[in-house]
Amino acid sequence: MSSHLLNKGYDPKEAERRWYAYWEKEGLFAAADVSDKEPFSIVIPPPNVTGVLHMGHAHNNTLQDILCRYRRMQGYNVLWMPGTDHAGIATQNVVEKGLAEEGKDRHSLGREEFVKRVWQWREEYGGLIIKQLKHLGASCDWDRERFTMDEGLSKAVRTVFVKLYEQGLIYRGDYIINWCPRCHTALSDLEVDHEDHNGHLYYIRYLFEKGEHGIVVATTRPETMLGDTAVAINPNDKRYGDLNKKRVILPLMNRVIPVILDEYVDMSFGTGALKITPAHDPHDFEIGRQHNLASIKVIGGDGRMNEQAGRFQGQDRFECREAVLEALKAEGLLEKIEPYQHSVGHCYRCRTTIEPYLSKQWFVKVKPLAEKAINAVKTGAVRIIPDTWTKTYFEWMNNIKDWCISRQIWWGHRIPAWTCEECGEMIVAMEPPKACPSCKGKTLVQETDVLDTWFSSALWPFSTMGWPDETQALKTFYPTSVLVTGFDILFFWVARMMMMGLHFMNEVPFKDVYIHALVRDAEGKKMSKSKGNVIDPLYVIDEFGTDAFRFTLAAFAAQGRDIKLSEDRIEGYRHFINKLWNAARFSLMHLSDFRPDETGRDIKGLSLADRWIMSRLSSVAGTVKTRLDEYKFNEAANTLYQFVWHELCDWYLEMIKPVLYGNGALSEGETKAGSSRYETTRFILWSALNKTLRLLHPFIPFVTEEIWDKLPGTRGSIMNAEFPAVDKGRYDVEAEASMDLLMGITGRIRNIRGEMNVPPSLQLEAIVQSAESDVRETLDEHRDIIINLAKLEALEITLPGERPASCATSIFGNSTIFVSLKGIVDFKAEQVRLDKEIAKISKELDVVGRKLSNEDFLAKAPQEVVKKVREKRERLEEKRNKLQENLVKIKQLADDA
RNA sequence: GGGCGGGUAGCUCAGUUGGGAGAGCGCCGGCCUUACAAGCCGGAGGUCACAGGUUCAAGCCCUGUUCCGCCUACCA
Repeated sequence: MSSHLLNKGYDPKEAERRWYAYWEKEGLFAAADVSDKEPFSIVIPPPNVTGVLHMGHAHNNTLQDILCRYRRMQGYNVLWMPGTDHAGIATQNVVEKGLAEEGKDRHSLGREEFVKRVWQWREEYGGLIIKQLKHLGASCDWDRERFTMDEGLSKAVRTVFVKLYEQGLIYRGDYIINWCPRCHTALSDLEVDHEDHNGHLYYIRYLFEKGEHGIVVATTRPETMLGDTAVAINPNDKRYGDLNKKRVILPLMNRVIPVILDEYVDMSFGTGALKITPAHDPHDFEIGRQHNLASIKVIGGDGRMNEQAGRFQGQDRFECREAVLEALKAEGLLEKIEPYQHSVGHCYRCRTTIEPYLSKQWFVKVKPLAEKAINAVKTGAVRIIPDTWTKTYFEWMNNIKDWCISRQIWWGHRIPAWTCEECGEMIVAMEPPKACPSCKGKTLVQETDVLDTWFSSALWPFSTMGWPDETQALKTFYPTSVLVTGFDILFFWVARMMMMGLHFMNEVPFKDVYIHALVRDAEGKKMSKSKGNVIDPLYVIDEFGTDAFRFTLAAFAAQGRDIKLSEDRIEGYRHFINKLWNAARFSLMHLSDFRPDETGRDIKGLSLADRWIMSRLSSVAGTVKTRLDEYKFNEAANTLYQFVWHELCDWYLEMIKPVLYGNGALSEGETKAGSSRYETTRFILWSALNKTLRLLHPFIPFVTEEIWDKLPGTRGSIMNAEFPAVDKGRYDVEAEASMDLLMGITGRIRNIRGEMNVPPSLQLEAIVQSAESDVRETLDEHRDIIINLAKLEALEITLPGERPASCATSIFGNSTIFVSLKGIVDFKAEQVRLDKEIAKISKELDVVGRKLSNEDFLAKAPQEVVKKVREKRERLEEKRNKLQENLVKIKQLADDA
């Protein structure tokens, strides 16, 4: 077997390994900092360094890879910047878990040693997801791979922090933040997942300091009462009379606390009296501030009651809730308990219930930054696609709150702030200060907190390109062309990159944001380990091949609709890869000794099939380009699927078989080899396959490269080949119209065969009658095609005339088709078939008739439309009449028989 | 509470400015036709969630209803 021939089956595994290694070795993914070519750049949404490839990554990166390969083939200087994210809490959790197995914890190791361990872990396992992305075919410029904890990126982080601090956009202070008692750190508002919880509303009586009764408050969290410093009433609430200056005794603690008046209190909720715990509730904190109340923390950072909780000290907060309720009951102060549904915050990393917690943290003042980011979208400097997300974006940005950026963990960018032990001065600087600028003191203690991981990823589009240095990469590739990401990190990441990019680069970080949907399981449920419904991309790749997988993801990537994935669906697209492979295998059988450069110079006399496939290809190339430019990956993929399977394979390859096999279609006395017809056909076949491969490459890189490699006349990787542009010169309206006719007539004959159960081995005679001379001419000229594809013995083309005997009938356009069923005709079956057909037409005629008898329609609809409908009625009527005639004849024949 | 998306064939979904309801899979029937049975040929199957409205004309535009999903929110 020649090296040009393909094996019977395609072996994805072997080919994928081989070609990926080749691409890497040849440096085909490399971007040029300096180039004449137009730049196209994407920064990868950096996966967590702890991550393993899941469906979300696979989908996200497939789309990016399609864009990158597409642009590369269009001649752009493409940079796809890869890297990973240090994922502070997640990574720390992973390493801590490892330590726990050794019976150690990070505190026994100490900070420095612990961080060292994390780096070790990263060296060992951190590259995993990068390897997995390579299995996916990702064409990232791996030489530029970045990590958010790299020296360069760390410098960018420090620079940004210092500048924002100096600009007054970073501040430090005591506020209520979201605290995860398990991770032992503050979290931003975004990092809290709210879930509805079936809890209770507890009514507790606080007795007056003097006198009876007291006030009943309602709360969902009785344990926080231990830290209450007031009870608040709405000043307009007449029920409570004059409470001014009254005080109540806090039960269990026997602390006397004031009753205060505040309009915040909702009179209609509960009893209209609100207990105030400034240290454990954000609103209470606000009210406490306005009324100068003390804040008493009763829950510690570990989620246990502290020394302020009196006899409850040491209890877990939920344990304490029960204990408090018991104690209240014992004192007769628990008035009632009502079931109550409310939402409870959970840590997005470990699901632990969040504790609103008063502590000293660092914040970014985001309002001023957000304004610019809002504007960028308003002015169109950044396009969000699909547009429906724009509204969500504005909604969030307009209501944005300050961003808590400090985390009480060890793995991350340590905040570059130092406190002078001697005078208390705070120093924020790029490098550790030698001495206190205020008192010259030498004892400077660095802030122990690290920054939110998203703080560093917010800088990703420019930090990865070398900022704060003015690098050539930044000059060439910033702003990036497009960001491809899921909506789940629109706020976490996209919005913050916009703010930081605009603030520090004075330019948007990307021109387009393409927001893709989520990959779900076959039932539409979110894939999650706990549900056990995850499909592992690596398993899929192993089972079906990367190309089948990628094509599936692309084909289902309709904008704004989640992808429901199942193995069945991927298997379906594996069939497509197989189809392409076999079409190529067939083609190469006939092209092994073909020299396109020699033949290409003087091809002439294209056949109808040739003209048609080239016309279709040009049209397909146009559609694919348009759809990709609009990020309509599914439409691009489906266009190609349809073309390859149903045009290239079903019709074109079938039509040229006689030429390739030398079974006729040649002039009298001509032999196959060397005939111009044969060579021209081979050239067009070669050309069609060549173009098709290039159109498909961005979607299915491996199999296209493998076939490309075997295709004569190709040099080098298909990655460097040109993406086919629309070739207007190839548009051939006439050829397409002729083919529509031929395909239609063939279809009608096949339909008769199928309906009448005529086996393919039985060749039939057919007659087509048409009153139109150009139709007859076309059919006459290309009768071979119909004979071949409808498996006929002979085809006669005539003017309308006598109806031949013993025939089944069908209509296409103005043509009547008679298929001779001499000896096998089943009159009954034919009657049924015709009845069915006529019924269908009658139904359509009803609709059309109603329209045309409507005077308003005739008067008000555009003339064009009216004309169209009239023509349609004529066509349908003609068709029905003809079929009816035939039905009558068939009935006669049936009666005679 | 607010916002968004969706309801089209048995399943998963397309349907661009309103003007002839589509695909893939599945199903039924016929074929081992020399690229492919992971295939070829043919076929059946839909009151476009429901109710109104605008229009000569609505899957598409408007209003309401309903069901599903998601995001978001401080009523203790």
